Amino acid sequence: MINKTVRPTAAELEILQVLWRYKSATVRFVHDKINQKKNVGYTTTLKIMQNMAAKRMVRREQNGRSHVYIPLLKKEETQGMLLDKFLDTAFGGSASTLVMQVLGNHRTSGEELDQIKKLIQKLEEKK
Amino acid sequence: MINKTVRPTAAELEILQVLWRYKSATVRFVHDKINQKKNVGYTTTLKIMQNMAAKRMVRREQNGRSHVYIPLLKKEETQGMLLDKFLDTAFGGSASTLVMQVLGNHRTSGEELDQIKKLIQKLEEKK
DNA sequence: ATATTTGTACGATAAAATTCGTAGTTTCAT
DNA sequence: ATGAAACTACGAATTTTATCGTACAAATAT
Repeated sequence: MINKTVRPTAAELEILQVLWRYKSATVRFVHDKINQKKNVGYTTTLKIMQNMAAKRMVRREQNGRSHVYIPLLKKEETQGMLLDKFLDTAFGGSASTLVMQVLGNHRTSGEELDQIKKLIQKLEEKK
Repeated sequence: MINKTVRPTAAELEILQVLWRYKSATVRFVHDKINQKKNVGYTTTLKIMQNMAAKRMVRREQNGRSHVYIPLLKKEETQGMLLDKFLDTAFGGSASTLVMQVLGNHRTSGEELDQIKKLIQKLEEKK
């Protein structure tokens, strides 16, 4: 139950997304992934990952001459925390407004809609 | 089609929430509302609102010796924009994951669930 | 008329995030 | 064994946000 108030920034989240997907990765690997989308210097990525290690968001392990980084923050926990904050600041806390917006604005596949419907059913059964 | 990339910060959003709710307001009014939740100096609120005027997020009108501020950003547009960004950085773009999280974590009333179900039906009819 | 209250303007400061240059180290190919 | 390539470390500059003190102007109360 440590680190309840760790708030990764946008740049840190970009890195975490890569680490979450691949379980662990070197700076080089993360940097290459990120540079497929935007242009940034290698040392920038390096520095941010070093900062993240200092903040205990990730763990660092020596691997030959380079380092392998492993995420310490759990994906779902982190997303949930950020969502809480975002819901509050951007939507004044109204969860349903947020849901309506996101369903309205983004193409959601039939399967995804089915999943959501099932979840709603479960929620309704609880009442 | 101006201002596609205006990104209100957390503090700015707090102010916008008040302006959106009350259509327009003075610094004093906004500041009092905000101070019901957290403690911050009057000049801080003032300064941020002045900055927002400079960035064209709000318009300012003289009213006697004080100023009335009117939001220029539309609530839904702004929320949609922030949501897009947030979805991307925090959820790697997966809208359904976000929806599942928010429905799972937050108490959502029966009425709200009904609303959401209706929206899903409409979306499904379109396919 | 004078003091108090209620405003705005403006600049300074602090903290955090981002970015990258430079230096130095290790590895590897020739 | 020497030079190039691939790393990390570190410090510095920049930018953005947030916060507030001080100064000053206008209105109001005594």
